[in-house]
Amino acid sequence: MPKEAKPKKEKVTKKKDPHAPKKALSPYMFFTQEWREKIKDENPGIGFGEVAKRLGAKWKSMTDEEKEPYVQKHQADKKRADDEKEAYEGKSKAAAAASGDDEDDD
DNA sequence: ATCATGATTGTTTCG
DNA sequence: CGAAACAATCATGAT
Repeated sequence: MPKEAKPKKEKVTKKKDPHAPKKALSPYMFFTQEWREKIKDENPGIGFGEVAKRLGAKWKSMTDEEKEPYVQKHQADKKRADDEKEAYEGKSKAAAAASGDDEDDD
């Protein structure tokens, strides 16, 4: 078994949906945004890999309570993503119900 | 309904 | 400008 090829990247949005309803950010994303400054502040002179590791290590070191604020944001973002999806699938439905409307098209 | 996978998200530094 | 480690998430598809 072959090891599944390791996707260097995320694959260029290889999806079958027309408007991928991207989802919400991960708490880690919010966590990094706040910590990235601190990491560099406590680890001045380190490179990319180091900072990433410190963040990950710290993140795991935190408990849900610490992540709480970050998770909260994630939930907020989730709502945002929810809207995307709503528009994404909802739009298709609307188009069908609208019977004859054109949205736009390129 | 539940499992599994895929797709997505943001950060860092450096040439 | 993009690349990879770092972690999470969660929505959809498949069964």
